[in-house]
Amino acid sequence: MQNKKENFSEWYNEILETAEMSDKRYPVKGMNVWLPYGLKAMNMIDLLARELSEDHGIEEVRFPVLITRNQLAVEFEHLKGFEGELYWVTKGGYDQLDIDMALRPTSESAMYPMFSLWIRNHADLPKRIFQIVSVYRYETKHTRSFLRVREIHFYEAHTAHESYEDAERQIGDYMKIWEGLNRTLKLPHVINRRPDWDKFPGAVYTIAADAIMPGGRTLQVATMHHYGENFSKTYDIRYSDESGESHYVHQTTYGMSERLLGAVIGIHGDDMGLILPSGIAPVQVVIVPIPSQSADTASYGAEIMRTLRMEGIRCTVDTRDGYTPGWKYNYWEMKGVPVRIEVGEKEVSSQSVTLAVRTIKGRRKTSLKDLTKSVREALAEHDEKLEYNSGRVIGESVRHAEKVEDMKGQFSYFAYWCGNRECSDRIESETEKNCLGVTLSHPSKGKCVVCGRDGDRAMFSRTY
RNA sequence: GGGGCUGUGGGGUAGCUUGGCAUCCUACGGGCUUUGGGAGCCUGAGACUCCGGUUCAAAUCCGGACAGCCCCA
Repeated sequence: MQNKKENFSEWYNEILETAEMSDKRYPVKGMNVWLPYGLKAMNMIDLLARELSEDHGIEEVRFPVLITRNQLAVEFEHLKGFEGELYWVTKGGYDQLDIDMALRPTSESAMYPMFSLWIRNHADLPKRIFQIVSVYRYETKHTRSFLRVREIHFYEAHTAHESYEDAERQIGDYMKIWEGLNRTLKLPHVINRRPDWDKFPGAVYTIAADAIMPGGRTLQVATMHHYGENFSKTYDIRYSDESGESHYVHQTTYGMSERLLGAVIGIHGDDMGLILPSGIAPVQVVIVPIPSQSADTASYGAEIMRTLRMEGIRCTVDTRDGYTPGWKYNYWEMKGVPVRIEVGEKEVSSQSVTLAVRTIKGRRKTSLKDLTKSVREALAEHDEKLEYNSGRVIGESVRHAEKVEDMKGQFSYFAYWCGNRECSDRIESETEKNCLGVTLSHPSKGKCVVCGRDGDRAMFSRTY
């Protein structure tokens, strides 16, 4: 396996292949095949997103992939932001279509004409929906599995509210959803408010979660947008209030993608392979029976699997012939399984198991009667270790810069910034770091590192 | 957006300069023997990205397409 520190890019590509997450040999640029193991992990993330969304009153829907040219409202600034990235469907069979249709690059223009039909009065608000679908963007930059793709596995929530303030409270709910999700994913990250010139096309403002990747770069893994009335005016989404007066709704969106999985892989993995948080691991516990003449270790292992499955633990027993136990240890370590249980004749005769945690050196023995408790503890320790590592990343990879010259290393940087573009442009050109905006998760005030005027703590980094 | 590099069995590669039988490792199928940290022996199958050009002859030289990687903005 490639060395993660020395060559992250090659390590990342190799791990996707060896852990059987994704097959990048599909002959269309930027579109890879989801393999069973990778898809299972992604499905676990989606499941969390679904549960958290429903908990916050956002309901799942599914819109068609095609959008007519009319729906696109091409003169609108939002569309200008995507114009160059659209895939177009222009023929049906042998016939030229009367109206060209685009593959959705995101679903505002698909959903909002329907919002306009659905929303009539204040009792219809707030309207909160989400969907998990593929969206298509003809990305011109170099593509990279899970991190920059042309077919994006996309979670998008869309809401409509009576007032700007109601919509702003929705952004607060999104933040709770993000925090809930990250309690499982354990991604080191910073929340930033994007500069005006870098916000989502059509948004009043954009807030993003930027994950800290190895090498000090950042990866945008979640975005929340306040649209104000910008879209409702374009798509004529109005409601009548209690006095019968008509108003445009205020809208928000929240987006995430398989970048979450890319971040989990890139951040938690090591030179032995993948490391998955227990909450999204397709297999949380693997049992490796060690063949023996004197004991039926396979049956013993199968019995343990049944016990753990009864407890709701995702568990499998590896009874494959022709592979040595050592080979299986390596195989499942590569796949990032949090806990391994070894059972040989010694364990059978003493009614115990030997247990190893992916993120902790060494092994431990536990008696069969404490099995469930010990496994739960081991999973918790595994997650705690990831949490601990995550906290360390913020400390080690994000530096505080007193002046522009301090920002030229292989890190991400916090620096005070007055909010003016001339100042961030100068930082960008001198340090090759992008301005991610004022940080909301680590707020602080100070003098701009460029001009000395009053400013806020902002984040600068190279981005994926 | 600009520049560079690469494409050989499933994966990793040698061969390309100087055109002439395509190398090795790994994975895979069958058999025997093994199994407490990537076992061993025997055996089998499997490749020059695609299209066009040059040539008696192209993995090799030339052009294009597609795909992948790296650097810069």
